[in-house]
Amino acid sequence: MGLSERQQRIYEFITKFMGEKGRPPTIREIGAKVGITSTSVVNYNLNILVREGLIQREKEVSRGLRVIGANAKSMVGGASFVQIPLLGKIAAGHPIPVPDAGLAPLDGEVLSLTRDLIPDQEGLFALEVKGNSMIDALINDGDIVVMKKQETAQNGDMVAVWLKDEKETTLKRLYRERSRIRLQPMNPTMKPFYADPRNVEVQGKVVLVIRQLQKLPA
Amino acid sequence: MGLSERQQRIYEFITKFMGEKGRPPTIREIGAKVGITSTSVVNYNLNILVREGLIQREKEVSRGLRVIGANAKSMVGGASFVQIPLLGKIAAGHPIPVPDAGLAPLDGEVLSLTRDLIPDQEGLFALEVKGNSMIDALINDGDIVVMKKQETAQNGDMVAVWLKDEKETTLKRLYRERSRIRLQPMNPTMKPFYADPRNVEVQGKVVLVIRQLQKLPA
DNA sequence: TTATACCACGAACGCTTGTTCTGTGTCAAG
DNA sequence: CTTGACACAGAACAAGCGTTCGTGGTATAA
Repeated sequence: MGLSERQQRIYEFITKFMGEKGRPPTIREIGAKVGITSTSVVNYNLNILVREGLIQREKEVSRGLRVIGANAKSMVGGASFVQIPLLGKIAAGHPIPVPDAGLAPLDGEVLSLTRDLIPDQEGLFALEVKGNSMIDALINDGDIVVMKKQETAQNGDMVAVWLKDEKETTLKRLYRERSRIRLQPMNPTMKPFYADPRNVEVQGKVVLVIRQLQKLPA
Repeated sequence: MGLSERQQRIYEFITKFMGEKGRPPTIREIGAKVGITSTSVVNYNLNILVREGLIQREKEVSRGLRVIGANAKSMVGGASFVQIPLLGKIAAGHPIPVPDAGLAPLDGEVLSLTRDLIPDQEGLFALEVKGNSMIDALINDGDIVVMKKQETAQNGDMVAVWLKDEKETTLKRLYRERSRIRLQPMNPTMKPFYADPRNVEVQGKVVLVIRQLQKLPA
């Protein structure tokens, strides 16, 4: 990568500014930080970063920069995020809350996650785990599970199923066998559970699990 | 909350726009979307949202909006994010890679996470888990662990320790007892491991665990 | 010595974007 | 009927911001 030191500093400033301020910097803000007094020089260097595939620009739009850095974990662009409603809790003894149509961000808590973690898609919602019943899914009390609303599952999907007879929610990988359903714990040292298909109600598919071990400021 | 329908639509548009474009909308972009032809009316409604504590504004700054919505999981503001270097892998048979001073985002892969998940702080880095050896920490092969670089631990901290005699990395809660160290698995059904303090090298503290069950676009 | 590429810079301009001013309409309360 | 609050609207202006132009310096290769 043939970047000058100045270009590297510009790139680092952009990503840091974005993270702190929630908006991209202007050409003049970049210049002020890296000691370039001419907007033309900043413009020239930004065009180099575009050529190198590190940023994108939109013409004649204020703050029309966007980081797409080749070293980002994905190419989706870390500055974007999705908002996922946090609907409540998931616990063994209850069916999970599933979202109604057309939830707006004002109707309750929302979790913002970068698109590095999860792309935007329909039907996402989040639940907080209550109790130790998901341990066999390697999921702990207090973890957050992000799910996609769907009532069918492909073999191998990690799903939340409601077992009607047992009156219990469980998170396991689901496989259809000849006349029964195998619910396979994520923990490879544990044995599967077999259920009659009529007893199994798929409520959503798990797409992301998050465990925070640090208390956030209230 | 006394918002009109129009104000709610403005607020939803701002958060959605931010998530998609990676920058806040302008007053004219908001007006175009919610059908307000006058910048003065958009301005008036934005001031209501400020009064209600849903957004912040900076004067005479382009795109100087910021969502701080009372329904966000935290008040930090979901539009901001931190960038954490993804240094490599963590596996049982090797000490973990720890960051050198002053890593720049250009020097390798970076994970962007919203500050809803983790506040910005010094010494953060991420590792990808290799193998099933962290199962007792309820951590699976392929999970991402975000750690904070520190060589000391308080009782109860979830830490990565290198056991010198065993030549093994493990993730457990650490407690100092009279003459030994107790390493307690996160899985409450498992027994602790006791170690001589001289055998234990704390390499970092786990602050966040992420499990992606969905493949991201390459 | 000349040509080319890269890097740098100030200035000016055009457009984008936010703020302010003046005016109008509706509704509820007194 | 009057007053005040709220919501709306167009226009103008001020400030912010990106683009372009003309110019200059350095290094390298021919």
